[in-house]
Amino acid sequence: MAHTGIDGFSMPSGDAVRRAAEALRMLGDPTRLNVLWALMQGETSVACLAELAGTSPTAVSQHLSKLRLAGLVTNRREGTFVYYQLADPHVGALLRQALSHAGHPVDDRVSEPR
Amino acid sequence: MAHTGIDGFSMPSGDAVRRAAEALRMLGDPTRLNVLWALMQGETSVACLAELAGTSPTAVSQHLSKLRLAGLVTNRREGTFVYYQLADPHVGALLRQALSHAGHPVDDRVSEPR
DNA sequence: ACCTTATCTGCGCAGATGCGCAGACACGCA
DNA sequence: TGCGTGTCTGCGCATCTGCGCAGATAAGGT
Repeated sequence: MAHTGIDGFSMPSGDAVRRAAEALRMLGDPTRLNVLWALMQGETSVACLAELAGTSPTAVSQHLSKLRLAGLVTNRREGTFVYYQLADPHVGALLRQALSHAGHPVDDRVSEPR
Repeated sequence: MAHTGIDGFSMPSGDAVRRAAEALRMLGDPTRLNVLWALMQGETSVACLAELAGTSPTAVSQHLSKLRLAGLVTNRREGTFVYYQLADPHVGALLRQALSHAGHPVDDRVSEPR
């Protein structure tokens, strides 16, 4: 039963899984998803992100804190403003894929192109 | 609300975001990540997935229930066994990207934690 | 019919999560 | 120095989440 790789298939290391899960869980929240998507246009301040995401600056700040801790975003201070940006273009790619997938809801019904 | 950019930038619809977040949250759990990864080798039964993921069949069944509800997997009954498979190859692509990203440690050893 | 195997489902609990609130902190300006 | 603005953080609460447990359900073999 326990097949480990006779066919070349193998489970990833527990640590890689844990890190990937953490990153994905960070993306698994509507507010954070909005924030990250907004960050794809470039560096943005907290208040601006809050407006774009349609929520409070406090909530955004807390989310950004988690995202920074998870290594998904970096920040840069300029005066009283703090500008955030995506730490890794891969994150942007994941966002695009996920939202594209959401845009193509899986048809449970067969629809033939005609 | 949403700013529709002059530069072509625009926030995605709240519904698309919610669906994408739901899908990503489904991927944001180590057990489910293991299960889904195991499913990339093809159709697999619940007990087998449990062994591959290193957890109990009950836990796996509950996770598969959620995944099926989220439309990420489909199931097929054969005798007393129930075989699951990925409902969408896009899911596999996301998994690969996420785990590859986890493989690359973003050597971003943080600004200052205070 | 009975038993075995494989899977599903309701229940309860410990832990995590999101967010509003209020206050603290950082920075620029007069 | 004091004030205003922008951001961060501790606290509390309502809610969600994953999992173990026990019982239910489905299908096949004797």
